[in-house]
Amino acid sequence: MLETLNIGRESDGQAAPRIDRRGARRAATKAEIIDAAWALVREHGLGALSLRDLGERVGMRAPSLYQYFPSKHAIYDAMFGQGMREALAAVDAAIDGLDARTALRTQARVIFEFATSDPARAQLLFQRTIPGFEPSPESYAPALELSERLQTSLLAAGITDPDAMDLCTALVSGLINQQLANDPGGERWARLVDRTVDMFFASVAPAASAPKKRSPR
Amino acid sequence: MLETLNIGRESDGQAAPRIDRRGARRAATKAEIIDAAWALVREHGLGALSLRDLGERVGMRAPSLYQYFPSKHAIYDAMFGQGMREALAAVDAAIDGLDARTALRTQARVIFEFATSDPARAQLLFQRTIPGFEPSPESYAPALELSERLQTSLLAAGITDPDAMDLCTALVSGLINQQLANDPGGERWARLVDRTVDMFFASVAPAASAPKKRSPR
DNA sequence: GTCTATATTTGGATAGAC
DNA sequence: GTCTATCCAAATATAGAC
Repeated sequence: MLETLNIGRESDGQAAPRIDRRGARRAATKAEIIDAAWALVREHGLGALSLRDLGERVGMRAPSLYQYFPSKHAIYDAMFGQGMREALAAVDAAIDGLDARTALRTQARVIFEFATSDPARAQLLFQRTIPGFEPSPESYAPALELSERLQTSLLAAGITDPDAMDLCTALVSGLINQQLANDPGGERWARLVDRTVDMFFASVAPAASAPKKRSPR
Repeated sequence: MLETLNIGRESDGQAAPRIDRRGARRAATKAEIIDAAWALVREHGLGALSLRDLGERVGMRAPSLYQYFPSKHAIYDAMFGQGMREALAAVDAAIDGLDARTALRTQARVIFEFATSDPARAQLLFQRTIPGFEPSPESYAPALELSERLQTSLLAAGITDPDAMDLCTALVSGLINQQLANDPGGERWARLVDRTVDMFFASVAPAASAPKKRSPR
């Protein structure tokens, strides 16, 4: 499972290496380091990650980590990229084959669940809380793809309002925020996701939002 | 202006002192320190506040600050309390005399403007980003009062849905978040505040939300 | 490839002189 | 009430041995 993660991407921007065991081993170690980093930030908070602790967790000293990542920010960046790819994968897996409107609702649910199930991850991916850090273009790419999924679903649902997308992200982001800030691990805002989506549909595409009504045209 | 801030509150929980110039002077210095702290966090970020910088800003050495605040967290706490009191004051000043529905809309606008106009302050007041810090009950009190204002306005508007308040805070919080995270200083989500409030009214109290309609009962 | 040792910086906080 | 001096701790990062 480890070696499936980054095969072929192990180059840090250089030319792709041949298929050598050396590179595979190295990639596996990097993945192990990132996994340990996730465990630590879940345990002690995102900002509390230290190279000492991280090294200890993977059975090496802090300086040895520099063989795998050139800086602490590079570790955050790898975590960011992995997290965003996971979010994208979760959305893609969930909306496959659904009609446009159901796909939108599902995206809201999936992103909400994804974000609230791991506060530290949500903090890294969706807030700007680490002083000098901003994701590299490569790590940010899946975030852009995520936006595209939303835009695509909106269009497929016949929603052409240019503000619909901003409105939609604000709604989901607000539910996530309140849940994390005021009721972490609870259900207080989770219960309101579907209702909020209904509200969104009613506002942005009122014609098709009331299934009981008989005024299709 | 400085000495109007905290007169009578200078006791750190002890019995109230007589009206002495000593206490007034001390309170003024504390206020000056807090003002300088705000300037620093606006400049370098909330987490980048250091006692060295702060001391330099007010013309004293870092250790001297301990004559006024027992710890760095106590400084954050004073900032938190001041910020929340300001938010409450801004809301109270804005909704005075308004009808319930207009008061709700105004609260959303005012809080949005208050939060987005100072990102560092918003981070302190509305996110949990500083590792060990959480506000003292005294500093948190105005935040509770702010919630009461919202609840009062909702009831006055005839909105008895128990989820309305959570929904409302999520909406405003989402708009604020997206504005701060993706378009700081811009208007992209600011433009959507009124529309979002309309959407909220339509969802939570549909009867009175469409002024054109003629079905008051 | 991992280690020890260390450089460097930075920060919060305390002790005691003045 | 402010200062100097210092402590203590922690963190990132580098150099060079093995």
